[in-house]
Amino acid sequence: MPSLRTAQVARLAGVNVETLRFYEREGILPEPPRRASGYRDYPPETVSRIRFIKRAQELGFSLKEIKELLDLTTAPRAKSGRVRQMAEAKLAEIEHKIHDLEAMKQTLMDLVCGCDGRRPLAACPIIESLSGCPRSGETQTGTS
Amino acid sequence: MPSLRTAQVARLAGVNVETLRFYEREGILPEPPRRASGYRDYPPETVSRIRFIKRAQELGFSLKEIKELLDLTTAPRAKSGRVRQMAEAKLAEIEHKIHDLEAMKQTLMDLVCGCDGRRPLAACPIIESLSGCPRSGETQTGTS
DNA sequence: CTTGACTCCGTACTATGGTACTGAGTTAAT
DNA sequence: ATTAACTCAGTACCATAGTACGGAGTCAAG
Repeated sequence: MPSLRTAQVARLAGVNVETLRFYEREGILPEPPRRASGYRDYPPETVSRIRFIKRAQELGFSLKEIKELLDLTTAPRAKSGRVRQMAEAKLAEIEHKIHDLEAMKQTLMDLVCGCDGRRPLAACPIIESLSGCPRSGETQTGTS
Repeated sequence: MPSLRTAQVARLAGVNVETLRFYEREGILPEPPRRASGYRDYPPETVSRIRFIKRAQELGFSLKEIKELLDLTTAPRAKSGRVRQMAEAKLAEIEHKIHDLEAMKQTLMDLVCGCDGRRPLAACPIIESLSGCPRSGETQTGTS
């Protein structure tokens, strides 16, 4: 039964040793059993759990969300409904981000097109656009 | 000469009073003159400077980048070349983000399509995909 | 003159995802 | 037995963009 020590798990999973302790503190990795000396004795599945975390991060899930996903997988009689729900919510979030970025991109493209990079700054359309008066009253954020 | 006090500037610019002090500490707002009492006496242009900051943030510039933009506008004999360069770099960055998000979106869409939300978790393709070995049947849409 | 609103400064705290450091104890090999 | 490498816990720190708080001083109106 090849239980692993911290550095082994870290190396196999491709993360820093400190990251393991961080995940444990955050409750995303369960506390492993200890030897008499206090050293952690990780079960080998820990490595795949960390890889799960890393793959989910690549899909844009936060550690908090990944924790929920992982907690679901150990819940008795769990159905995949919640998982699908989270994936759909994340999908909507990603689409929203893409939308925002597209808007930024379009604005920046327009600005770059109008700027030849040769004029003095006073005539730079980018600076001008950033400096100009806002389209219409976007002044208030609530008076507390 | 209508010099403004902190709360007035904050209200006109739509930001928190603390934010003004934060910007000043960060060097993105110049230190205003003070009254004998120590109170800040903001010139009215401060308001448009903050609105510049807010608009640039909406375009995805960080405070550090905005500081550079603002420093450029006060540099003597400045040409708009650097501004254009920064806008182009930001554009490339935004395009890269969009690309990454599109990949995430595609992967998540594939996963969601395969999950009916009715099965037990053990049969959920989303969990399965996250748990599986990286190289086998993974829904791989381009870059990571 | 008193009251309430405003302002000052320094510091601590929020969230996110880790990284780095210290000083002590443990393990494994020679 | 010595020594190098590893591990422990706790804490501080990185960047980002602010927000909150406490105690003291100031300003304007009544």
